[in-house]
Amino acid sequence: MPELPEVETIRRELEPLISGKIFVRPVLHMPSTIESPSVEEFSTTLTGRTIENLTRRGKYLIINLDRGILVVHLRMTGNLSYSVNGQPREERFLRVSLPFTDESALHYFDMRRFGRLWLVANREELHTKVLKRVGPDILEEVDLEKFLKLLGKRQRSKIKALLLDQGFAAGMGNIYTDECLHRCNIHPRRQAGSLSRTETEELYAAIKAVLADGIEYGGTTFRDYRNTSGAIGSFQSKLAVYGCKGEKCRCGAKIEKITEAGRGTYYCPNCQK
DNA sequence: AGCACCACCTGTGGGC
DNA sequence: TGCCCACAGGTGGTGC
Repeated sequence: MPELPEVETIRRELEPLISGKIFVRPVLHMPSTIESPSVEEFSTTLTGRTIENLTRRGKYLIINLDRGILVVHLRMTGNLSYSVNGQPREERFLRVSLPFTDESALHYFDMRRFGRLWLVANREELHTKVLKRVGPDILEEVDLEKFLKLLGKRQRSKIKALLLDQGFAAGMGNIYTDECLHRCNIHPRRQAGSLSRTETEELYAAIKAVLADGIEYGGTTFRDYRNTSGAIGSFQSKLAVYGCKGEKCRCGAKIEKITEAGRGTYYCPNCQK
């Protein structure tokens, strides 16, 4: 479900709502949502902690506490909902409830149960236990020079697979990758090493632009994505290729759907070379 | 290194 | 019209 723009939207909405709040003991409706530590240690350690601020790395939401760090990954269908009176908007798919001392609460819902929460002691553990294989944030930590350098190490990868690889750089998902490659007219099956300098610069610019647009529109709701208050994003109305099989591209050609990197991949066979 | 495939889950919509 | 199964904003593991 959520890619970088959706997680960033949630981060921006949530930060002013929950900064300064103090956790009371969590309610784990589905204990396996907690990846680590043990459910008992998670509950005990989180209780009494104060939220300082919220950051993000790729698709990971990082909730920094006065002692320790709470990390959330929503995977496909996870979503976070803040409730002033502490009541969840519904019981269905409710996996974890994180109540605060002021009676408000943060609720984690997840239909497909892929999402996970972690509680780590410090930055060191954040990187060794959670972000072990996660590359630099594509929006915040990769300038053009670094992008060129990273690409240089992965010349043989197909560009779609590479952009989806969170170890290469973190944040791009299936929707924004397709939109990005369409914007810069690059075929999803091109090998990274085949891109000219100009194409690489255009790709970099397209990544930045499509992610910025996604954030500006509050993310994309293709099926399930909801922001913190349960509202949908609006970037889906701006999608040029994703989910548009058979529809006309701006050039007039029909958008096609193929499988690449194991994912449904939409592109324009006329524009993208 | 890179890639294809499966597993993890539940719901649903496209196609027959 | 109804039913069914391929497929879904992700990732980790395996094996070639």
